[in-house]
Amino acid sequence: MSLRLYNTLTRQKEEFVPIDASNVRMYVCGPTVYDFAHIGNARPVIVFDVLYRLLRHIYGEGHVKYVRNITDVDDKINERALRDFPELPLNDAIARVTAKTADQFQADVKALGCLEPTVQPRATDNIVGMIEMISTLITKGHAYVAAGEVLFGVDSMKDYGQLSNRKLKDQKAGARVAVDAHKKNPADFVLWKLSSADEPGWESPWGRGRPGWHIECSAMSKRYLGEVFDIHGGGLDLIFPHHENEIAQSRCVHGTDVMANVWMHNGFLQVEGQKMSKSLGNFTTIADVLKDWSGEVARFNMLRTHYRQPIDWTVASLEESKNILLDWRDRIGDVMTPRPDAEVVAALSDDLNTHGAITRMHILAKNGSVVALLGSLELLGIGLATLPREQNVLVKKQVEELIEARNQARNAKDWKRADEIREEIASKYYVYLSDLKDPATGVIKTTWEMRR
RNA sequence: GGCCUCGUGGCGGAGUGGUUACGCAGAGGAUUGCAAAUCCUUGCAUCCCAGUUCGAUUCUGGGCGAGGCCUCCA
Repeated sequence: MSLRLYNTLTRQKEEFVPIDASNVRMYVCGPTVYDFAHIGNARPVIVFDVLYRLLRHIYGEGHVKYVRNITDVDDKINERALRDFPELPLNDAIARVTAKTADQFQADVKALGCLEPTVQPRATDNIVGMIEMISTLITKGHAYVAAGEVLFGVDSMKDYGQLSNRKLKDQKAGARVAVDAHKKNPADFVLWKLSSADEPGWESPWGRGRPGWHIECSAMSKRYLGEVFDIHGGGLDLIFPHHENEIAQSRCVHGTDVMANVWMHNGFLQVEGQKMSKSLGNFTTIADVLKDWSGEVARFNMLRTHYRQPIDWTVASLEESKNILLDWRDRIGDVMTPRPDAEVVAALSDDLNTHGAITRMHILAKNGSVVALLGSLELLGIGLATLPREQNVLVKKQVEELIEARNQARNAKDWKRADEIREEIASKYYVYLSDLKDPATGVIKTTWEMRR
């Protein structure tokens, strides 16, 4: 069976052929840790986690290397540090911001059912590698020093723009590129910039400074995955300029034709039909979502839409996702040896068609193929463990006492009293009841479940 | 201005050159003290115009429309 992936570089689905099937290598751009991750940030994390799981399924668990970086040097981090911890020295304040944000991120994505990547390098641990790369770029004539910055000269690369299919002269037509007198070409971008005494900085041949955004990923992917690797992923918005510039840096340093063979980009997310923004007040963090919904529901909800499509994140769809999972859980019961369904694997192998996989899983559920259904859920990284099931002992005892009281009232045909108790249970414990008649004996049994 | 996606039922959302999945919601029924849940049945769609074809929702071209990127951004 073959794996086919849509490659942004060629704008088409292609058969995936790893460079080394015993060491499949993937790099995904991770968070810049200046603020809590929002639900849009969760999308690539979940999508590429599914791909990671699929690759492990196909090539073997020990034969896939997944690197997701943490960007912990950035001017936005500095701003946030000054705002939140004005009393601390800047470096300490920065450490606070990045530690707090990175910890929250790890907790968030774990709750969303994501496996830990093989390596999660931090930019600040890789400054030396970046400086080496920048030196090489200068030596090879791809970069120059001007006005306290080291800049990559895009004119030094004949096919700059291959990923975004962008011609440099087209962009000038938009007249939106800031004109900086010190740049040879307005599209030239920063590799290194000098820091003032109160900004974070590292010693370098060009003075004490800090790296530009793009060079981090070039340095970290080289260190852990080599000069050319299999898959590079991230959000759609990273195609330009971030990935374009990563490609320029890495290829020019290494003298290679490509940086990664396959470039994959997930689509954006909207909230209730609107673009997510702080001004609209619909800026939803992962932690906000996890307050109201289990990680499984959130993850499943994300995977119901194909990763390249825009997704509309709504309460209605979360509700639907929850209902589907609860239904499946009830059908599954206890299965000891789950195995993924072959058609589900086939759907995922077609450019990560998670929606097709879920469609197939509906059929499995209907047919009672619980072994395949549970196995498929596991392949998608969706456990059913934290969905509401048994409640704590005290609540359980109280609810069951009330149910007993209600059933006594019902036996006495005191419907008013019975309905009052049902109301009480619903409002107090947030529980709904089902009266089910046993078809064999005709005895009515009352079951209950938490509502969420 | 340039680049890139996408237009399928009330909603979400697949696939296919030849009766248009699936889910939710809706309708009807079974069941129920009434509900809920469950089960069964069921109605509803391929943006427009050309072209290719015996036949297009699917392929090609044009149009109209929506969204994204071109500046930090998943």
